[in-house]
Amino acid sequence: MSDEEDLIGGGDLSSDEGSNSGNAAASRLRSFVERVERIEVVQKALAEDKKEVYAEAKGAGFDTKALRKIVSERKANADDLAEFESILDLYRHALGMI
Amino acid sequence: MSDEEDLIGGGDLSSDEGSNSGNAAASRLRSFVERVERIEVVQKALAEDKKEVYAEAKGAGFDTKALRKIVSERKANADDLAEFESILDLYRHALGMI
Amino acid sequence: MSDEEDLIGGGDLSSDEGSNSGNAAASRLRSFVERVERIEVVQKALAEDKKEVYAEAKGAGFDTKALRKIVSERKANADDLAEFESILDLYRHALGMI
Amino acid sequence: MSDEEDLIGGGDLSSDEGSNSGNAAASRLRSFVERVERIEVVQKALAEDKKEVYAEAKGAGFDTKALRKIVSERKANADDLAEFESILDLYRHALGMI
DNA sequence: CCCGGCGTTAATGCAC
DNA sequence: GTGCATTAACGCCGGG
Repeated sequence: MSDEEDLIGGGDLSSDEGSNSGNAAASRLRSFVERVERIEVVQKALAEDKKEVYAEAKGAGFDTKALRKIVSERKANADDLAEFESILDLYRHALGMI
Repeated sequence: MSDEEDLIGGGDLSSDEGSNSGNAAASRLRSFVERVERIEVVQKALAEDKKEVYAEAKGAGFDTKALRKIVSERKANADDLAEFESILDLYRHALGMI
Repeated sequence: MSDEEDLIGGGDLSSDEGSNSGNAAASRLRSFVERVERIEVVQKALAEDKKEVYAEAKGAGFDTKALRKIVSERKANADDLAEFESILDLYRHALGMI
Repeated sequence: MSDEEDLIGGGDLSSDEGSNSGNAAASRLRSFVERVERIEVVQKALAEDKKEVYAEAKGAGFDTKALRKIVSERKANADDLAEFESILDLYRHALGMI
């Protein structure tokens, strides 16, 4: 079993097991983990931005619950439009007509 | 700290740590776990029943995807009716009108 | 709108209600849909029961998150769990986490 | 229906469009909603990026479930994790699982 | 300041 | 084996 396969099969693995630069699989693993973590940093920042917008709206006297509802309904409407074209066929299928 | 509190605070606990019948907290823990598990047995059975209904419908020539869509829409319609009365007020709130 | 007509929330499902086959299909469809819905009523009740058990356990001082993990561990196959843990250790080593 | 009119999918939001205050409120509302939606567009893109990273890792032979757990472990506070594990062990002992 | 409710998101199981 | 539908977990938010 190669080093590459070790990460899956359960063999021993470390980032610096006496070798000079660690093995390739560990390096790739680290790369994947760090890419995910970098994305999550940005996600966290965006979540805070959104919270800030809602807080600002609340400060301006709007009902945040209602605001959230509107946003979600606009999203739902967009989704509905995208799928509306297939609904009639779907119902015909439901009746075994096609 | 009593045995009762041990389950929370991190003290040592076992179902028969030398005593004759185990302690009360362990007994209650077991009770909760088993109640959950009994419920989950029934849930699993119901999920299989539902699968069976869909399989039967499919055998009768119906499109199961369409069928599921219909069921979910009926559910959504029921929910919509339940919440529809509050939507207008919600929007008025959104506009800061009330 | 009567119950008969309220199959999908508006209008008749069958587009050719004068024919026998169309009505028969609609009738069978209705039967399947209602069977599913009856099952889902019970499923909903069971979900609430489970929530109630966890709430009760919480009221008794147990950590519900830990409780849920315990339940899931009892479900999981011991061998699978051990294998998964070995993969985790492998990754942790590769990242220098241990 | 123009973009201007399509605030919530049908009809004007403002019930008194002749007044200044109603229009102003609707305008501010629109602004908040659009700011939120712009953020959500980016959030959606980031979620897809993350999925892509995991898919790529899976393609490279890594166990994505383990990968996700690693990421979450790196996020979690070590002390909290240890405390939670001790609670788990407590419960496991109480149930005779270990 | 804690609590329960809710909305979102990840995980599991299923059908194809 | 891949995509999807359901289900459970998580974190945020508003109220008491």
